[in-house]
Amino acid sequence: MQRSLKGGSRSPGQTCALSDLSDLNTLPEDVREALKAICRQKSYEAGQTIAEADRPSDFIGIVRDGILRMEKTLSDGRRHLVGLLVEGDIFGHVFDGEMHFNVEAATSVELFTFRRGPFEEILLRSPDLDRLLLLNLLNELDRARDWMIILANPKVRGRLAGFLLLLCTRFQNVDHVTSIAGDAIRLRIPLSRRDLANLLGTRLESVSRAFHALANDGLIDILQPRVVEIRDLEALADEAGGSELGDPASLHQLMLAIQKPTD
Amino acid sequence: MQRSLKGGSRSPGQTCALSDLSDLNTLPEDVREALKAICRQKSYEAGQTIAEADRPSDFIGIVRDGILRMEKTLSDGRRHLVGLLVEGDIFGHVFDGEMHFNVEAATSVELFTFRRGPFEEILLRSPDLDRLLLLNLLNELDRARDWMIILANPKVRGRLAGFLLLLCTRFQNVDHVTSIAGDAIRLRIPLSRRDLANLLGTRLESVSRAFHALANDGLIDILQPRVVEIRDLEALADEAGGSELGDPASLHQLMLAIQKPTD
DNA sequence: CGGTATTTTGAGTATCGTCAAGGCCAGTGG
DNA sequence: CCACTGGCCTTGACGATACTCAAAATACCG
Repeated sequence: MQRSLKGGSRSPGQTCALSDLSDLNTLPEDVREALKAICRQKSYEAGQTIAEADRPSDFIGIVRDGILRMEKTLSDGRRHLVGLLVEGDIFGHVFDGEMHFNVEAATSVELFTFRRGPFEEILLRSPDLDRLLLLNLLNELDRARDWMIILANPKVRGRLAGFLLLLCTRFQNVDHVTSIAGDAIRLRIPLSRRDLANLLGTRLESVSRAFHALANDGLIDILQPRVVEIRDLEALADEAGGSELGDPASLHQLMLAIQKPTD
Repeated sequence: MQRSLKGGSRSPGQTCALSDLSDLNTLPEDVREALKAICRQKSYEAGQTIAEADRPSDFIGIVRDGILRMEKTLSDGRRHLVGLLVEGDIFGHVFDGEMHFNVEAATSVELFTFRRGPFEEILLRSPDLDRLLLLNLLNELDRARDWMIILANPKVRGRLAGFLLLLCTRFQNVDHVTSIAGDAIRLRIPLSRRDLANLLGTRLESVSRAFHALANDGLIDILQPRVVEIRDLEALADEAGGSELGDPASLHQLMLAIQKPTD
């Protein structure tokens, strides 16, 4: 039994450091102030449930730090990952929308939360905030499609390669997922093998084998089960069936970044 | 070489029957009129390209009839389906967004189109239209996640079953995809085996085999390659790994609808 | 140090990808 | 009218991959 969902520890009296999130700084001063006034900061630990599907969760959340899993619970009890949320991502349906998935902490997490009523009130008066939400949605949609492409790879190795690539590109500068280690990229994988198997549409044993297959071929090094280093980014992109995750450009940029690590 | 993208045949002088789309009828009178004033209706035939990725397509489209494919072109030339568009769906990025996929006609298609500039002008003055777009996005996001779950099924049979189920639930009342045939649901599949293979992350031979495997076990009947009848909806849902596509409720409703077909 | 969860490895079988051939259908041109 | 063509779908055979069940090894936590 998981630790249940009785909310994280709050720091209610404290004003939220909303300015930590660069996206929000594009908003006009008054909107930022209004948001700050109704903001609560919460912390959750890995494994905690933050919001449940189809339940009127009644708050909007913005991730300040850490990684969240979105997962659907299927009628037969199994669960499927449908995406990850990272710093700056917004979740919780605005307006009448329901969420059809649970949100759980994959790592320890810090959130900014807003009660829905007041939030929507601000939203109605601020086209900029509205725009921000729209862009957030578009971004999520793009990411969901990236997942689709990764999942559409016929081989497990390819899907895993795609996943690692996604971690490299979409999650650079995020949390402590990516870091440079000499001439390689070091990745902290925020998911267990079981979760990865669910995400990638396979079994945990196959995930494990795929990891070691990639390692044997010199594409990656496995330092710990959840810590790997990318040794051959190009070969990895090749394995994933092209580099079409986000931009091919961002991959190239990434490779350049490695070549001169400390500047 | 496909037929290229020089637009479909237009009916410019004609006013568009926007009221055919029920979603739009929720909009206030004046907004509907404004939209009608800048609307163009276009027709495309199966196979035509309607909009290209990363090209400022400069128009917003609403599907009036038919089915569109959204597909990403990968750097190595292969193409991957990332979703379908049906009656009422809106596409083309508003504001600064780029589309990262092509849009092509899967069947013959009728569209309403709006040039981006005037459309955004109306959008800025109408929160209702804005809301409509938002809901459309949320809906697409949900659908993308449904695809993810289907794709996450380890076996091809299961993925195909999930796809057929999706057709039954999400696409009822759409075009001529679904119809009732006695005690079964008849499906017109709007995709070739090749497209289906891309979508489901496998090869066309495997898709073919999966179809006939389901037929051998009595779950479906194959009338023509692209026309099948669902014989055992429950077993199909089981094969797909639960019925968690959209609502379990909608499946149940579907089964009831079959049991008394003509009322 | 022991206990639990996670990860890895192994062996056997089912499934799938791959290559190759053949069938079906619609359209074309003799 | 018929042979020819090309696109699409099906079928077969075989090797590669992945799923399954089982057990061992490792990491994690108190």
